[in-house]
Amino acid sequence: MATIVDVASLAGVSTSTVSHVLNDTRHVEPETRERVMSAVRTTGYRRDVLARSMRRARTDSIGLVVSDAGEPAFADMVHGVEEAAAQNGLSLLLANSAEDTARERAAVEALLDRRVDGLIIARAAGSSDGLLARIREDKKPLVLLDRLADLDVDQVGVNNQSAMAALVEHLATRGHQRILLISGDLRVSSLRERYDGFHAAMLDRGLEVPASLLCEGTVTAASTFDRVRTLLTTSKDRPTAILACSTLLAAGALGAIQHEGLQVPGTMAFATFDGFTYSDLFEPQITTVRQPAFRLGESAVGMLLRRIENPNVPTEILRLESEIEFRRSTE
Amino acid sequence: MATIVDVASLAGVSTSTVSHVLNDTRHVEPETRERVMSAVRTTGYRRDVLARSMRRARTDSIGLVVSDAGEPAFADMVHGVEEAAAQNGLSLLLANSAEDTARERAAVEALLDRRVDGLIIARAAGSSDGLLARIREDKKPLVLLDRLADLDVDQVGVNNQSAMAALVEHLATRGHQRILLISGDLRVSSLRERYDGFHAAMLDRGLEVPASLLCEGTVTAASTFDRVRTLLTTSKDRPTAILACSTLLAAGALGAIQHEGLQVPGTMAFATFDGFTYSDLFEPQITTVRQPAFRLGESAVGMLLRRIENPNVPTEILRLESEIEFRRSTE
DNA sequence: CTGAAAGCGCTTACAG
DNA sequence: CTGAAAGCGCTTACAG
Repeated sequence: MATIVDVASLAGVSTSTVSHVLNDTRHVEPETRERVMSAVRTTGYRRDVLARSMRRARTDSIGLVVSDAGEPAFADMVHGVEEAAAQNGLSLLLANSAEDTARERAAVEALLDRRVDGLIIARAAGSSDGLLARIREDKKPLVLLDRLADLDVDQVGVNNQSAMAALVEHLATRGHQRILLISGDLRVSSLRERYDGFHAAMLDRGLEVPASLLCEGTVTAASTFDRVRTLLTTSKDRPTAILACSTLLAAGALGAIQHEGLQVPGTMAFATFDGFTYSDLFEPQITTVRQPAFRLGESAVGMLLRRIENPNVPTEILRLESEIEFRRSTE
Repeated sequence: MATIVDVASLAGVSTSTVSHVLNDTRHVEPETRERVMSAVRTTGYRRDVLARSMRRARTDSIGLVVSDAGEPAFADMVHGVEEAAAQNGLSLLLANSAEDTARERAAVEALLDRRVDGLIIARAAGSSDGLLARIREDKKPLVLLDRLADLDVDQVGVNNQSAMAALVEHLATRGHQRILLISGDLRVSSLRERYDGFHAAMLDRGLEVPASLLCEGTVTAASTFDRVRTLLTTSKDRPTAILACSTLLAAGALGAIQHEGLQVPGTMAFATFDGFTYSDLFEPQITTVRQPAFRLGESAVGMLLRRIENPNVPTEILRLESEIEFRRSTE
């Protein structure tokens, strides 16, 4: 492996000059520059990124920690981050916390150790603010993705409240009064926002939300399946509509609905956040709040870059709008 | 940021000793070691991974290049790789070629520049063997994922031929003679294997495969939709079954089937490779060849690690078995 | 059992 | 316009 010293001696110049030619960081006589470039070519020299990063304060890499790499929405966000990073000449270091705060902590430490230029995090359920303090301690640029916080940090997510309001309005207009909300883990801010949005929207319409129409805290499809089945079989005031706040929750709920032999939308209306890919090809056709997940990832990179360029710009909080795909499940 | 020098002077020892304590690489008196560890704690010292990597020949990171981060199967593979990497204390550098050989090339160069300890690649359609030669030139451990090659390189994929044979057998047994194969880009080895497997299986049964029952080379859902529609409306010997070789192709084909008002499985049987997530919750219930994508990713890391540990072990080619989920679409 | 010192491959003031 | 040299923060023979 050729080093800068090999190139310098072959070109008959100093390593300073080679470095300056490569980085275009000071004027070099055209003739000298050509000698250097030709030496680079004949030696097949490639700059050592590690050595370079050690001298500069930059590694040209960013870290991404997602909370659940399995969910389609997160897969799309990762995709968007990767795309935008590549476009900007940044390498992407990917880690998955799997909703485990200890793993999340370890991932963040590993990324900080690698001196990434910045971090993008979709925090795990129950993630503490201490983690963010740790990152701030290192003065590392940070963007919160999808799961936001009431903190002075750059963040990008979607407008969950308004999407939920639109969904409730859609159902209420069609006469649904008893709507079962499957909200998942309320420590997750996006789920909490959907939950709060639901209550606000129901209140607006003077609709009640009895405990028997709330399914909170389940975190797997299987446990959701069980809980929904129980709710459907025991409650005497059965809901006329079910609303799931994530793909996973929707999967559990749909399973329960089918198991109980209910028809969507015949005997039960149904809608979900995030939902399933290519769902317009399948029955039941499910009304879905679709996040712009790919763009969320892209935007996170943009915000991070802006913060890296200038650490002192004011904090930005970006809320993209989700689109609601209305389908037959709520007709 | 504290350095090893700070720790050494605080503990009253040499940097050698600090290094040896940290790496547990030579005996140090318990009392000395304790002084060092306490100095580490009070300074908040963290070893600089970059400087360390520069001295050692390892970065404890691996690179992954996937050809289509959008497909669910690849998302699962990424997930599996990430999981296994984390388990082994490796950081993951992720890049997406988006089926573009120029981007793939750039991604590989970027990863090599970062001195990853090894590479895992699901090659883009039309990727040249020159790329692999380039990696070999750097003596960089390499594992081919999903899309294999007839080369002396470690690789892990699935057994496409036998899965296809089982699928054809399943259909033939049910009386299907005219089966439309939607094979996609045949430069992709996994798709080529499915294509070849189809022809072999049909030949085995003495079934013909006229050109009117082959849909090759489409690479988007939209173009597949168009081609399949044309085939369905123009051919007088309409197929009784359609077989798609990837999720994307299945999406296009299903759209065409619905557009033509055909019933699955009533007027048209249907099966696909890879398929859709949670598809057992939806109609039509589609017979699907399901790759163990997550395990594929995990295995790739295992093979890479083995190669990194010992560059001279013989080449290994691993074929995992796919499972076929038989459903009503082929009844 | 431990330390002084070279060296990994760069970048960047400093000097001319 | 260019070079000699220090230094980034480690690891690792070499020496005692």
